[in-house]
Amino acid sequence: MHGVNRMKILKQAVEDEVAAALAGAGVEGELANLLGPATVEEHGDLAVPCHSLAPILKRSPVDIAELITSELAPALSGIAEVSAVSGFVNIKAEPAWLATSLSELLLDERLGVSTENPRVAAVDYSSPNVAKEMHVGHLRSTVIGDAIVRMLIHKGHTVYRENHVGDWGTPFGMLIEHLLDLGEDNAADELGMGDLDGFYKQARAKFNTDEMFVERARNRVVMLQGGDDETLRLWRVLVDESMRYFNEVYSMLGVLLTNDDIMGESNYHHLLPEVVSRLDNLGILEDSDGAKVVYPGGWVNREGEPLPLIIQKADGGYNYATTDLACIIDRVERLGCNDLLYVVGTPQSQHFKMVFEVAKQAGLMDKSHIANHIKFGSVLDSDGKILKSREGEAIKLVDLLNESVVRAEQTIAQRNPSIEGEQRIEIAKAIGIGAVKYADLSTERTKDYIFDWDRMLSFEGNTSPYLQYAYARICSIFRRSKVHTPLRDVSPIIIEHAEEALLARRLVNFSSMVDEALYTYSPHRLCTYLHSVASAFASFYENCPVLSAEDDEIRMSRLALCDLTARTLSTGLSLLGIDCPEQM
RNA sequence: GGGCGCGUAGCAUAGCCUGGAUAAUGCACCGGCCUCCUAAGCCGGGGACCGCGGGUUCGAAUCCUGCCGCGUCCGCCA
Repeated sequence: MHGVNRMKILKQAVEDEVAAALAGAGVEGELANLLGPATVEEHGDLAVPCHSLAPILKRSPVDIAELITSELAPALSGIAEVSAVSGFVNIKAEPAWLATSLSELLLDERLGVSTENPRVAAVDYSSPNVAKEMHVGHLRSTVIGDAIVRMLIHKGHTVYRENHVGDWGTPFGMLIEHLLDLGEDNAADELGMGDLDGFYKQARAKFNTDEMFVERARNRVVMLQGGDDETLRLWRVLVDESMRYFNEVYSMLGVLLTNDDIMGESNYHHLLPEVVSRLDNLGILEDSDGAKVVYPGGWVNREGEPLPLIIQKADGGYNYATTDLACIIDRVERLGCNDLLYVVGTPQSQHFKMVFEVAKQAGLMDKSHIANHIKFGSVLDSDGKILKSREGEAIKLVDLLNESVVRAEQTIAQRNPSIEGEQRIEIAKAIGIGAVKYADLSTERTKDYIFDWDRMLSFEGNTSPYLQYAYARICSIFRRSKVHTPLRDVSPIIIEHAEEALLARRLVNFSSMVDEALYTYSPHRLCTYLHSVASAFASFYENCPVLSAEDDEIRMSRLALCDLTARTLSTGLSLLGIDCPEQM
């Protein structure tokens, strides 16, 4: 079945009558729960497959469907047409019902999207490393995490954005020493300019070849962890300059993250001994060659021995599992979170499963807490390999975004030369950045996807430019119409043509598709839906003249359809973090 | 070796959780449509033994199971 035609609104409107009709035929209880979305759009919106009833009622599915249909059809008059086809009862929304539903949506600023009992959620996403370049690997986490945050907020939840920046650990000895070698000012300039790659590589190169440097780096790590003031000050310079640069990327990308959302690894430092003592007090901490570990059970290593989660290394240092447990303590106990969401790549799946398991065993989370690893696949090139630059290095995220904007600008210059200057640049940003984000959001997130400029920037297919184009066309209609939007009270809405009906039945589904996308943390479901709306609108646009409609009533009705479509597209895209320009 | 995930037209993807009717969408391909609201579009057409084999079911792309292929992870990096 095509996932966009779920018609939950219609289901709510008819389910009592359907249950009554089934009861009339002698079907009750679990078995009566057969009403679902139709799989073939031409047959209807909803269907009751009667095949499983045959052995109980001792009649053929065809007979049963006809019996129920004759019962149900009069009851649903004015709401939906009911017909029996080869053992299915098909229910298809009537134009009058669609019209009424659209009138209600038109009055509702939220387009039918309800707010829920508020939960408190921490969303852990983006997580770049200080003094290291952001690359496409960070793109997915940042874009998907941001869309989920926006949907959660829209549904009325309290959301803590948690940017778990890599700002601590042994590499910082090396980085600080390199900072000193360059001179603070020079180094800060280099980092502030966004040349993070160069800085990190120079430091790494020295570390690999210069023994004196290695010694200095080691000492510096000790000083950093010992809380030496001057070392901490230098560390702060690295962090601040990197964050300045990351914020530029976030701004270019149009995500919600700000400095307030930074919760780097260093913030949990004080909780690490606490993690150890809590685990120790529970008696689940064990010694393994001097390291302190927990065996959550259920995992084995290559040799078939139990696989531990390492809490404290033999040298006394901590590693990431400990920090992740400290995060859980912080989010549960300080922030009062119900939901802990981690937008992190699939390769870390086992790590999170183990961490969550240990957190449960240690009582850091109870039944009221839901920890969820929102995993995602890799970005591949056209050969199916991890996307890299020509030189075989990770592609800088800024380069990628800039190229997308440049490509978009070239297309605008070519297609619509009347748009010039600053306006063209602004529109190019919306299209170029939107295309990259949409390409990332529109595929099922757990799968890898293939990065392809031509496809994502195409104005055809399931792309953001196609959706933005539909929106821009509607804006153009309203500019010419001299009618002010948003329209609120339009009556009657007239659903006569097939194209009007198709658009209407898609628009009615917005709220349930938002719910479904959020419930499964799957922004791509919202994308698929929005594309179906834009596609239905394009057919409507070709076949149903708006401004030159036969009469004023139809003209207003069609303007209302346009307005609802525009609001659905712009609200939907904004939930994904994508802008829609009024012209393109 | 073990864990996890993936395999759907030439290509790229939905659909799988929650089993239903002719497997959907886009690109590419073929054929139509601009004195008319943005043709960056629309309409029509061809193209798939849903990796392979078993099982459950009235019914399987969907659930279970075995195999094949690919990816990924498997103790002191994050």
